[in-house]
Amino acid sequence: MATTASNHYNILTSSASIVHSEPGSMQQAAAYRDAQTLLQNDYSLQSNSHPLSHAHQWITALSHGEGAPWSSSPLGDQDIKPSVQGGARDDMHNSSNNNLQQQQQHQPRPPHLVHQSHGNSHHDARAWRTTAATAHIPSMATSNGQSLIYAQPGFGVNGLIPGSGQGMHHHSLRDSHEDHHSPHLSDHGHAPSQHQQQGGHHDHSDEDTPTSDDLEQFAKQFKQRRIKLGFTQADVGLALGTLYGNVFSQTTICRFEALQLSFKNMCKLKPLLNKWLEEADSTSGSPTSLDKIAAQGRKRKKRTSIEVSVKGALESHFLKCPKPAASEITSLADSLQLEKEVVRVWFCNRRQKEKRMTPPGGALPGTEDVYGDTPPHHGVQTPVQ
DNA sequence: ATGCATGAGAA
DNA sequence: TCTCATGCATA
Repeated sequence: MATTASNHYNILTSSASIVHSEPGSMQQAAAYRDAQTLLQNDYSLQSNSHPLSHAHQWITALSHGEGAPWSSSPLGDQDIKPSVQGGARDDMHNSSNNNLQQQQQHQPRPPHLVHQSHGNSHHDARAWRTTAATAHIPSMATSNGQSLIYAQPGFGVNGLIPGSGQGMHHHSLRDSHEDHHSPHLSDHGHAPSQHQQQGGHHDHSDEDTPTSDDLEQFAKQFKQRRIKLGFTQADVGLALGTLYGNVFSQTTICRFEALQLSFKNMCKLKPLLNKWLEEADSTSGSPTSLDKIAAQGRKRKKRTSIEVSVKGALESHFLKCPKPAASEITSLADSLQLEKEVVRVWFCNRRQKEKRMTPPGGALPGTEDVYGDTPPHHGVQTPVQ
């Protein structure tokens, strides 16, 4: 049916034997690739076939062990914790399976970039890059020095950062979804204002909450340098893990460069990427070559391929109702002959996508576009690429 | 580069 | 449950 049958479930059973290369071998992109390849071969086996469309079945047993080193600190100190979940989603390697091609080398994007602004009923984290305004918000730098604060783009003004009063919010990770619907940030004051809370100086690449502008510039520069140095997005992701214990996938690096992450997320990643850049640049090799391999046993459902016609139907429903109730999802799934879970996830992803899709014009201040209010005009996305 | 998926955390 | 951060698997 819908699944792209090719290789059924994959079981990760890799033994530890990967990454390694030499300490501080940032320049040798090849080393990383090598490791990837290795890993990849290792874990891509298929056990049995399951043409069925059962829903949950994947993920059966796994060993939750949280063996990842980085997972040890729940919070309290560092934040960034890329993947600590179930116990084994930390795999790194990925990238091309077989053919492939693009290790990305597109040129920097045109200056227009993505303007984003969105004003949702609840503040989302992305509204940055509003068309033009660049208001400075009073900011609060974290005393941590880590700069995790997330500035609330769009509504930051009211929402403010939780840590301001305390001196340091220990939030880390993705904890605070800026999502807390705080009563105070109702809908009046959030103009499309920007976030930015530094007080005027820019430049600081790390520390302080960067402005969306900073992020944009950084992302662009990062990409160029990365390419010049000869690294792929995957290399960087791996290197980050090797150097700092936080592995990121090619996907994440890609999205970072394309500014397709939330403001908060961008802020979180920037310091890391910046460090990597410095390292790579200075060529100085830091002897930090830990390799974290790991990842064992984890099954992931095969990606369901939704047929175009079905997609169209989903789109239609999405336009009408972006947030269908469970019962509605069920009936929809039924009529489309899809698993409910698939439909549910589809909506979730659709909503997420909507959010990161950069609205061209912009933000309408005062216009709270709640779902349903403003029809999502998909189709116009970031011209990246 | 992106579609579908997973999972932690907040509502 | 949804949101959000992330990423495997894919096109």
